[in-house]
Amino acid sequence: MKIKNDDNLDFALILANHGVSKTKFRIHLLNLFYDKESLTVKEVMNKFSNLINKVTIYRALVSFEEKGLIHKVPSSNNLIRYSLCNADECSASLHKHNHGHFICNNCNQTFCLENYKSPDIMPIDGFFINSLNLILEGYCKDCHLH
Amino acid sequence: MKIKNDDNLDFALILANHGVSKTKFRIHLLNLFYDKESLTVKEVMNKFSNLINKVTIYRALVSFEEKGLIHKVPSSNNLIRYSLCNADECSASLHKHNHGHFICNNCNQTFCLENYKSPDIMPIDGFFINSLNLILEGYCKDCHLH
DNA sequence: AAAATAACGCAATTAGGTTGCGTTTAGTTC
DNA sequence: GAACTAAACGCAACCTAATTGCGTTATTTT
Ligand SMILES: [Mn+2]
Ligand SMILES: [Mn+2]
Ligand SMILES: [Zn+2]
Ligand SMILES: [Zn+2]
Repeated sequence: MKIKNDDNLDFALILANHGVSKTKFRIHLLNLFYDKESLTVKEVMNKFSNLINKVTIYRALVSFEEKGLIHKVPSSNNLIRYSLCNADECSASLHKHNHGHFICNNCNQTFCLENYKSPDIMPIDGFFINSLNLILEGYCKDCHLH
Repeated sequence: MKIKNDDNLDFALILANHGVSKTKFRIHLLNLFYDKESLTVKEVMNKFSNLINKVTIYRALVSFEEKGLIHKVPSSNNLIRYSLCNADECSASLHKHNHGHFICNNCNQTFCLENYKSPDIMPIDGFFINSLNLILEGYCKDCHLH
């Protein structure tokens, strides 16, 4: 279940609580993550009509990640993709969602699959687990036919 | 359970059965996939001591993928990574493993996690599912302590 | 064996991501 | 609220994985 931004959230406060500078851009960027299941740099650029420098976007995303606001989502499409951390299941160093995600091979959109349940994290000796992701890929409704 | 190449497999025959040209390089490349859980282009290049042109490797991997011999493994490290298709669970258009895979964020090695079970594939209406992957990321035994 | 088809290697190109540095903005101290 | 410090920003240049074009070589088909 994703928190939507129409819950009247104070994004500046959330940034402050995570030790992230609350610039206009970063407040707006955090807002975007509450609207979209996941975002790539390209998608963020488009949302800002290419007015924000890509380097600024890259650095903001790294900063958000370091401060535990977002995490990477693995994919086969060779693009860095980020998703909002889930307060229930993500900690600063261990990220997971209890459900799977579907990534479209054509339009790159992501969809939550609430009825695909992720297994619980079990320690593996010697290994340090950072994240668990259940990833389905294919074609979404829009891209299904051609 | 992974088939090992010491089972005396005829790689040329496997290629032929999948409609892939059996060049010396491609026979050797297929052999590699029976040894290693997954491979990137860089890893393949190293295995061949950089004697094979990278374009040749890229095209061979695409060809193997199109013919249903290998499939991509999603990851967060922005590298195209391929793994041998599993005769039991992979078809030409639908790829999965019954177990999870661990990818090291440092050395990029992949490990099978036999006791992490993937959920079964359930159709989602409107969506065309190509693959299901359970991906764990973090640091492996070698890279755990910096 | 000859013809047709596909793989190969090289060079050039594309595209996602990164780095350095001077400037601007935000956070802090007085 | 002005002065100071630290971080974010934008630009240009750079890095590297991946792709494309094309002439050559190897494989497959007849
Ligand atoms: Mn997270
Ligand atoms: Mn497969
Ligand atoms: Zn789509
Ligand atoms: Zn490692």
